[in-house]
Amino acid sequence: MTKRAKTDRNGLTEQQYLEKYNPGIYERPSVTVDMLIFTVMEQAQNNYRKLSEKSLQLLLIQRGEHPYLGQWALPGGFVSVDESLEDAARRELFTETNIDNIYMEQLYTWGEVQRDPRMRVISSAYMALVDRTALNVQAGDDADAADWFKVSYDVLEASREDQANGYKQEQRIRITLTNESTTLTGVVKITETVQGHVRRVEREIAENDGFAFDHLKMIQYAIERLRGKVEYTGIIFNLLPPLFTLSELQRVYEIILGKELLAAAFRRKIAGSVTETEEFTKDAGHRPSKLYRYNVNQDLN
Amino acid sequence: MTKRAKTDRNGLTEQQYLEKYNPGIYERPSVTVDMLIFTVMEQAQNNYRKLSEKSLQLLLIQRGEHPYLGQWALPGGFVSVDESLEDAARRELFTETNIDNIYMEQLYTWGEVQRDPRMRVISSAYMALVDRTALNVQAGDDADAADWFKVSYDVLEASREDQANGYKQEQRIRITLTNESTTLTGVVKITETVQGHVRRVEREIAENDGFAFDHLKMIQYAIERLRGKVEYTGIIFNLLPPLFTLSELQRVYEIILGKELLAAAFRRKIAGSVTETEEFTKDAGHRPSKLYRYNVNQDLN
DNA sequence: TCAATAGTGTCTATTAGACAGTATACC
DNA sequence: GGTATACTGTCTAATAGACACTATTGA
Repeated sequence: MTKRAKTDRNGLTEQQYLEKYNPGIYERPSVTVDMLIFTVMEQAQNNYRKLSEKSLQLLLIQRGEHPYLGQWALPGGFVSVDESLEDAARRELFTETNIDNIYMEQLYTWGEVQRDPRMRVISSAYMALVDRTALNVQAGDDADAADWFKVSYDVLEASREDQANGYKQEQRIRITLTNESTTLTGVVKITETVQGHVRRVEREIAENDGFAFDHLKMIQYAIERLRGKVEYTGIIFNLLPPLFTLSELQRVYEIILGKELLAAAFRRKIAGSVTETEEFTKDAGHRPSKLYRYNVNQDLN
Repeated sequence: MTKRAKTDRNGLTEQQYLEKYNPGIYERPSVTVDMLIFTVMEQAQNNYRKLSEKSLQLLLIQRGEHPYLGQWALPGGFVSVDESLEDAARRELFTETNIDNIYMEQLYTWGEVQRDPRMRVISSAYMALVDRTALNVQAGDDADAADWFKVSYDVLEASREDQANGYKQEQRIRITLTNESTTLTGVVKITETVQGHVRRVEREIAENDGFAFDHLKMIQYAIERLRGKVEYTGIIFNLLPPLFTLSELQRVYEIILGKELLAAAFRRKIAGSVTETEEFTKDAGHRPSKLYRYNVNQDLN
């Protein structure tokens, strides 16, 4: 008698059980995926000598329907019963960017009851990182008004309150997204409560001007994660073209981490994860820079 | 006219739209939570001088019904439409441990189509860490046969295959869970594919003796995450009683990381995150050890 | 007294931070 | 030639690894 031929208390084998199985009529939540698609873009400079400035950009879609009509939301959609979460995320990603084979990872699943005023929706957020030079098709040419927004992330204040056997710490983070015509802004309040040795973190939207649903929270969370992972993985190379200069790489680190780095230390640190090529930049208005590629065979540290 | 009084293409305000909204009859997946509840237990030694050995333990439940009748699964259950994901996880956690206020974090959401032979089920896994001394009620006294299993985690082999423009790396990890009467074992194959700069990681169950569903994958993932987070957060203190010795703390690090640490360096490293007390261990059969508590006001690094 | 663990001191190797200094194309 | 960036050398401070050494209890 094999394992699968075991019978349950009703004398049914697994096969018999499954044939009779009725999934029931319990009310079920809808499940969606929301995509945080980041890229790095550069703005041309007026001074021919200066390097073009870079900025982190996020793709948003303006809602043409209720709820949150007119506000901006992350691209996303429902997960059908016969597709995996990841397939749904890839489908959405392809719909928006027209490219396949993009770096993507699951971020977090949001499951509050009142996230969506229409009905119960649980949403898995996925973060994708795209090399701008690979984006052949501009967002915004499908029915939705999709556009890239420049991301800015500022820690406003952090307060701390000691309590019996622990403390409570609040942090406010202002997130501002801008494109040519629109500025969206909001504040996420992050509360960290420590009681004994139990630590709990809560995120709350404290201010919101233009973001649909709880998407501002997702954006804040994604940037936080991106900042963290950039330090101990090679995730950042997904935002860069195959060949890049070390200065370029450093800039991208800087805009993600929100702080300046020293070139000498930076170069030492990433030396192991890049390989130099024989190529150089040209027409730079200053000393040319050697081009490197991601040394895929070696991780950071 | 306020933002919310905007009307859509049918001339409806948001309120009117929501009143008429019909969620439709699309087939929806079921959503569950699965709990990875870890603790650290000690086995008494026969030599009065020796310290008791510690081990990492995971709570499992033996299935009394199809599918996977007789096999062991993570505790978990369905998320109802009127409770948040986190509430569902806390409910399950309380059901199993009878304690509230336990450290818990969302790990990952598994969304393959065929995860459950009965129907489409999407499951969010949550990891909880419990201090064994706080566990007043033994698992196993409810209807289910729940029990703690000692966890062992071994990297079997890692192979690498270079490919055009990237590589493919395979790693096999054997996970063995044992309690007094049962040994469960299995192998998870982790495939990391790098193509250009797109990195993709897949987990697959290569061998499975006794684990229900895809829970072996979840267990492997949880341990991997636990190992990672132990290095840069204070998460480990959730596994320890309020007062502990530095040797104890070091042992817990060692069993989680699966390697030995040097005492001197270890003490220097964690010095900032613990505070010494005036208390000592007693009747140890050797030099007593000072007791410390988690210095909640200061993080690692 | 001695087994077993607790805890410290110090040398060395490695790495991060700071900053000055040199190198180089292109207008 | 001068500007803006590319890239390197080196001093210093901080940290991790290694390991020997001292300290302390209870049977």
